[in-house]
Amino acid sequence: MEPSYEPLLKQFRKYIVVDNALRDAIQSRCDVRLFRKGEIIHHSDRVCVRSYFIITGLVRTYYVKDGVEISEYFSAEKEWVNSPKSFIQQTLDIYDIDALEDTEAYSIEVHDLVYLFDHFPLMERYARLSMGHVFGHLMERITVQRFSTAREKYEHFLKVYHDIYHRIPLGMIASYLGITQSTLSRLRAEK
Amino acid sequence: MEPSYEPLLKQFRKYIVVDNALRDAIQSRCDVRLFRKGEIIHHSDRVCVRSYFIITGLVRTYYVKDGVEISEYFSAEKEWVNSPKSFIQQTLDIYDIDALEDTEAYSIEVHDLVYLFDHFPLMERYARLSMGHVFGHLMERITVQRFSTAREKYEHFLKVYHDIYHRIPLGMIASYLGITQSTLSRLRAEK
DNA sequence: CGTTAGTTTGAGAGGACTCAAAGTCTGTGG
DNA sequence: CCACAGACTTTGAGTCCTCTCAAACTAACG
Repeated sequence: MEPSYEPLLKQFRKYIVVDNALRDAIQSRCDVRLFRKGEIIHHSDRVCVRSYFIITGLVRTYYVKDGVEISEYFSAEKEWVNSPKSFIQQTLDIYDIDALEDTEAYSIEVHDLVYLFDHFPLMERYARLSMGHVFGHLMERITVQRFSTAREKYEHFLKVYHDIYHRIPLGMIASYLGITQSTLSRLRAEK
Repeated sequence: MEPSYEPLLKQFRKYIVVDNALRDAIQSRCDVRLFRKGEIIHHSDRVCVRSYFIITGLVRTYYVKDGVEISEYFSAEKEWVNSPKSFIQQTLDIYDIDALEDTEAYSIEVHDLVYLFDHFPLMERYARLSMGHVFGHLMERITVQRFSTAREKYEHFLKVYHDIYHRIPLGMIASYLGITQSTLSRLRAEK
């Protein structure tokens, strides 16, 4: 049976008008994939050739430093995931991506995306505008990292990941925030 | 006399092919502006309607928090400057921009840029690709802020701003890094 | 050459770290 | 359905980096 592409089209419609031709082009180039909790979605030893748009589930982008996993960020429903630099520049990068929960996602290959960019200028616009959005988040995160105490960083995390923070293990949150597990645990304990 | 638009066109050509029509469109919509050292280029009480591409000079984007100026980043030759969120979303944002040196820059209005986006799909591509580039820098900065000591942050700054660090006052570097002036001064003193 | 902006230096306080060990949860196999 | 291994979280004690508050010093500009 045909999967519904509504969640994905809705995402595009946040920024651009999707006509029938574009809709068909998108639908014919995406498919749906399932990942089990704990499954690796992308491994850093490969160039990232797929981008995923999450329908349901929770995913984590991380890298390994001195044998320790460092969480870079988390992605849930209605968000794109890939290894950004690897996907955009088609080079290797340090990031791995795994599923923190069973996850269902649309999947599109980079060469299909390029096709869409080449034939539908609006897709360039979509990419530009949605990137602008992410931009704001990154700048805000930089500010928080620069000037906040561990507690404030944690509180900011709770706000940004309001809908999903309770689904993420403490240790991963700690490395995301750049503080130790001990500190985060103590933070939660007091008050 | 006609100013030369070569530095600007060269920037576009890093990512896209600029044909004559596009070149003419760009040239007819840009003009050159001069700012004196200390001059305010953009003030946060206005929506940012211009983007500048620096030919020569040095500029700083900052905001005021509790009466203190916090440097967000610095921009020099061959870089775009604007108040990003304000410019993209045409809303107010917290950032001011001033000139740390006499600065010469091309200037383009947002509505002219929109015209270019509407009539030259390649311009969308340029914007998308060059934003992707900035992306990498932001992610790297987040990592440095999360896991580095004051010294490492400073050393990273020296690398990123290799060509211009010596033109920026210590206090501004400190707030850019999220450390105190005292700490940065001591850092420089020892070794 | 005075005034202001910018930088250096000192002493003391505190937040977050490290290293370590104990305690709790989760899920898989018997 | 229970038991146990491995993963995850909590807690303790001691240390150190960076901050705060303050004052002295230096450089830049009109």
